[in-house]
Amino acid sequence: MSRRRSDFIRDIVAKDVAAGLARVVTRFPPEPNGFLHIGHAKAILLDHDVAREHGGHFHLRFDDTNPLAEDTRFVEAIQADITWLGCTWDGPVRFASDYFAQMYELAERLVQDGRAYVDSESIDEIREHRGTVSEAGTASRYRDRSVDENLDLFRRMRAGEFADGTHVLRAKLDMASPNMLLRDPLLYRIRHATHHRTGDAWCIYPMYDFAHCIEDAIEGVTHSFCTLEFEINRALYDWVLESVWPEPRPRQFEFARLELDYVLMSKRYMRRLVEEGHVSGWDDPRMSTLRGLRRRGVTSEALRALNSLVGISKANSVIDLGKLEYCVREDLNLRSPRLMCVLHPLRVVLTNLPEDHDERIEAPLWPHDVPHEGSRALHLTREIWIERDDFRVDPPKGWHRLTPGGEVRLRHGYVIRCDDVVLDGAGEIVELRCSADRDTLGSAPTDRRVRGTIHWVSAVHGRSLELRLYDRLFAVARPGRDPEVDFVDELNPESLTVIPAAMAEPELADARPGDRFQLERVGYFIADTEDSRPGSPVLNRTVTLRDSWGKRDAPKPAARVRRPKTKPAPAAARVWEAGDPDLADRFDRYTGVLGLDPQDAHTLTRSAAIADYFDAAASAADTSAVAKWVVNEVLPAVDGDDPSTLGMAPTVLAAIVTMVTSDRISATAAKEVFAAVATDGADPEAIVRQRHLEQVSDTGTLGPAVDGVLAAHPDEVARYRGGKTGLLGFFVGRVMKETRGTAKPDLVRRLVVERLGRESGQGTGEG
RNA sequence: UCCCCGGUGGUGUAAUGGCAACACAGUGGGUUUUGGUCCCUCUGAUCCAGGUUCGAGUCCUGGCCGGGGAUCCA
Repeated sequence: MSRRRSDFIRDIVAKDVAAGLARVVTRFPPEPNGFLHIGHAKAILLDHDVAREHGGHFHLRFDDTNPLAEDTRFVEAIQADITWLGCTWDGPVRFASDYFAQMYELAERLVQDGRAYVDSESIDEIREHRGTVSEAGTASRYRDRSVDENLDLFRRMRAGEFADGTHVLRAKLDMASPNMLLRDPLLYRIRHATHHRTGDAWCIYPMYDFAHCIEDAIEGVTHSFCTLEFEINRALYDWVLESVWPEPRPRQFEFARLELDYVLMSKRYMRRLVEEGHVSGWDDPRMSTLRGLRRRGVTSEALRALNSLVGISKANSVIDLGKLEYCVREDLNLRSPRLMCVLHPLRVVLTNLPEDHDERIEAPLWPHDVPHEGSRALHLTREIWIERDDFRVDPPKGWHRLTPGGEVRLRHGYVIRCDDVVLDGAGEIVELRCSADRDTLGSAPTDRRVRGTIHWVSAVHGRSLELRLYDRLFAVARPGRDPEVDFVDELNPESLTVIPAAMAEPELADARPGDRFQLERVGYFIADTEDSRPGSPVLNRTVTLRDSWGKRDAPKPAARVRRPKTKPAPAAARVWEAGDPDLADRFDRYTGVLGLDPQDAHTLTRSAAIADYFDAAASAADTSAVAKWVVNEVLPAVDGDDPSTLGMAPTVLAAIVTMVTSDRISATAAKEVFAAVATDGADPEAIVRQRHLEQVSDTGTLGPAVDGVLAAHPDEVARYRGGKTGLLGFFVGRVMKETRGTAKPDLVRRLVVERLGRESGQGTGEG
């Protein structure tokens, strides 16, 4: 298995485990309404592997809360695909529908707590009242129903007294929330539909945001991973659980979904491809479904390798298809025996061999660098097939293959020379008449260099079979992006080329469905599992070989375009304004009387609480220093623009700032003091004394410290002397660490430079 | 227009205030009876502007760009 580097998800889990989390539990929660695709593989592998890495549990749970969309046939298919990926789930296959009763109980509790109500507005009214992204919504006229009325209505909803669409259960949150999901989201809707598992037991079904977090909680899931588009759902996830579930509760984390160029991943698009017959089905080898990929010959190991290659992050990104191909080739190289097959046969007559020549050549199935044993017999006859593309009358520069009068090596056979080219009446080449050099079997001619080696098949023993050459399904890198263009028009017309009668070694005709091969110089193939018949397999091309000859004319993607630096923002023209007149006055005073940087003044007048805090601290210390401290240190540590949440009086901050401005402690040490005061509420003066944070600025003390660091890092010193002056920061950093921030940094820097005898470009104050 | 999340070579991911790293792609070379594999070389990046700091990709402020957000879907 590929070694796995860490990522932000794994860092979080590791931290939780280190903090005492007993067992990691993850889950993969597909809705059974379609087939899994390569994007799902990323999620499955993440969920599964993270659990395994910590000896935890991984659950497979079908999120079947919408009876209209779901179907049992997908339940089977999804399990098979996950198993194929090499993942196993702990415990039974689970279903959200198994928890319907429990969810209903919790919903009633929400009603009883006054946190949910039955809304009887129409769909259109509800939509209307939700507002827009920039305007608040308005309350439903049913929002203030009594608990009793809500409970009664909700129970009758469940009992089946109402028709679809007449009532819904909604959370009572905030119709003005900027997060539209929080504008009284729907929790339950009425659906008189038969569910694939619960049948007609229910006629109300929970919505995703209510159901999903409860499913996780019921199962004891600790980390609930999902893709970025659910980021805004997290607020609701947390709200529901905080309302109905005791701690510990599962937490949701989001990561960027897998996207590949030239690939379309959404169910909607894929469904159309299938339904309109652009592909042969959900398992068409060009589809990005797991079944399609598998039929194409892609291994689950390659998919694993790809996922470990691209990692997990929150930046939405598009992986180039080349990375998938790389992973596929890397894996297939080690598991594919080599055979020969001619796609476009051209007859070659070896004129110096007798009519009945049939020479048996034992040829290895594996190249020298793949650690497998095995061979098969090749039959060299007077007439053979070679690839039409391997002969050129007018070869381009650098051509290694056959030409009139030229020589080439037959793979595992002789060097042959082309003596004659036979044309038909239309001027088409129909045959090559060549002579074999009988001294070149297993050895290279000494008097000349033969560069090329080509594949071939005996015209007597060769067997004809069908090859399907697959290429990317789409012709454009980002299909489906342009709303003006139908993605069907972006399909690659050459995504499938059928070779009905390629000429292959006899061994290939015996291939069984699922067998893999490398057809030398052509690509990796797999015998199709659907259309192969005994004795006449159909071979799917999984991927071509890397081809440094064929791509020589291909457009080079790396043409460097220096991105023009974006124009500097017109900083001076900026107008800082505060809506509140009092804050506007303060802004004027800060920039005017106090002479503060307008940027800082703007930050300080973000709220009255901040400004008050600043005013109080500034009256007891250097004004502009306090301003910087409030902006850069206090605010980031504070909740909701209110410094009182910090628990540090303004006068205390002023005391710390004064220690710095009076050179008593360094800025580095001051940050430590600040942090200590913020967490413990301790007295700054006491901390400085206890921890001996007074600034050290005499050479007598610092000199030995610097020497010690240099002595401890001889390699770095050597590299520094060798010109790696960027290491200056490294040395200074070490000294600062060792003196726990008490050293006077500019003095340390000067001492290091003195000792090492070279001035650093970065260290002299311009860096 | 409002809210949330992102922004490091062509691509993807690292660097947890102190040496901008790894892989893919690209380049040049070596080995080679697959123009495969393998080995070596080189090219190439912190969105912009200010600020904090001895030191910023990393922290702060603002901007720019990208993604997501109004289904009785998940």
